[in-house]
Amino acid sequence: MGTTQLESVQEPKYWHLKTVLSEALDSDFAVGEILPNERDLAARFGVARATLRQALEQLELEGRLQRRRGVGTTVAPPRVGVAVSTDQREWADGVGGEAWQPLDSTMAKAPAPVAEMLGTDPAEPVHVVRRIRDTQGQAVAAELLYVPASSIPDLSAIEAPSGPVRARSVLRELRRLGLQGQDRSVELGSARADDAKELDRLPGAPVLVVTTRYFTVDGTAAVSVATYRADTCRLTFGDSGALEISHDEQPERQAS
Amino acid sequence: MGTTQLESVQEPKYWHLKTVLSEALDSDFAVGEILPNERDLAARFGVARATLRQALEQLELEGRLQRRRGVGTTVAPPRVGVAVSTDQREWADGVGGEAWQPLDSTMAKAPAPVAEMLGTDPAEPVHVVRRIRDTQGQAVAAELLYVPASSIPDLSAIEAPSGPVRARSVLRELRRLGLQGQDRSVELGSARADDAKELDRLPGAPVLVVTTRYFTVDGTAAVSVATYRADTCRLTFGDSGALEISHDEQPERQAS
DNA sequence: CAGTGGTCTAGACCACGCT
DNA sequence: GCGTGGTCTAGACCACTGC
Repeated sequence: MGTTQLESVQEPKYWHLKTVLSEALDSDFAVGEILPNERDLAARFGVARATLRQALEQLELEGRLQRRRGVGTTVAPPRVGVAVSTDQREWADGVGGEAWQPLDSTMAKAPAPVAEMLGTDPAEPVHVVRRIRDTQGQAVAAELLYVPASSIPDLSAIEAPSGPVRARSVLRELRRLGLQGQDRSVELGSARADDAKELDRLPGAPVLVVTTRYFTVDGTAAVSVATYRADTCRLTFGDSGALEISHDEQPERQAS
Repeated sequence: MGTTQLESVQEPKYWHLKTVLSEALDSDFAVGEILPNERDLAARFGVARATLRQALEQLELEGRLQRRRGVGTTVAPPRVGVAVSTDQREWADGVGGEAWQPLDSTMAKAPAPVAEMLGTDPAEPVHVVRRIRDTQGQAVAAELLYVPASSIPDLSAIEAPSGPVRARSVLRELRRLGLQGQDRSVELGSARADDAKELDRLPGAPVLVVTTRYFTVDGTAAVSVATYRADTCRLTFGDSGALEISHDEQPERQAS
């Protein structure tokens, strides 16, 4: 024994720091409690502030900490589970405190990848509905919903030139289409400036981008791009419950 | 006129840099092409290397770049869509190149949160199956599957003391239970050292953590914690109806 | 071995929230 | 105005890859 090869791989300081801090958070701090400031913490651990910050950044990414310029660093509550609905009845008016809140609706050109999903000409304007999702008084997601004009044939149904009223009328027309299904993907992104503002984060903050395609029998009726705060959200999918018809034969295939 | 308030909000250098680089990637570089090294790039843009790195980190987070120590920085291909299966037949042997590959199975204590989901005593060992998921020759996910001993009553079915053979036998027994449904959540995390190694990333790399709970009529039969490379993966959920039409996908452009 | 990205330092100044 | 986190600099050394 003696000089067994312990610590053959020396882990980086910030990684070790993160571990130490993480354990301290578990044992010595309560949710919402504020930590000492970065300069003090760095001095206490005998590292440069940049190194300390690297550890804090990781902990914030994992949802353990919350940092705010001009205020300080606090211990974050556990991530909230946010349901990403599987059924298509999600366009109801968000009167309850837990739902989407329509902000505005305009006509604008969709970004190229969205236009492609919609199957529309990228140069042709579509309805763009902006919504915010609140959970427990906190904004957790910002969404842009793209709806081709062709999905809403009845122009007279659009009630206002702008604002929440117009947004609500677009959503109402959408609800009448009779959706056949949806298609969803989740990926990591960084918040655009406008989304960051709505989410009370700095531009570039990590977000989970949920892209949903809504189908009718005629094709794609709308595309939604929702950005969720990655630091505070855990997206939940309710696939459980009644699992189709399990007594009959299941389709033998595996989508790629 | 004259001094109109242009640039009232000066964006950070790294943010502007990121935008410039992003546009350059679109127009002047092909997928797989290697960029100049960080010191040269920093000099070219007249910034410190740390600042340049901040921009590169963001672009890597968004899946635009791929950096490898000792090698260089390359232009990343568009993110691969990885299907997170909705049906429960996902424990089939991964003979195809696109599936899970069982590595090993041991008995160990489950982490506290997992034990809670399983409804077992945290001190009681459970089966822990380790699997890797490959897509197009690249490891995209590493998984730990926790199975309470009570879910596998027939001990004689476990064929080997360790290794892939044992893992496969645990999975086989699991398949015979008749699942009733599942429950899934997705959140952002950072790769543990062991996962990072499997995924060919550095520890702390951003990952999408997919936690799945598998139900039988008796309760929770197993819990899976899968970590997907956030830089290269786009998780897809097939909630849609029938149409799985594969009009070949084009690169997704992300927020900037 | 040379060249790459990864880590670390010790400063400085800035933008923001409070009081 | 003061204290906070956010940005930025100009260095240094380390760990890894490939020749």
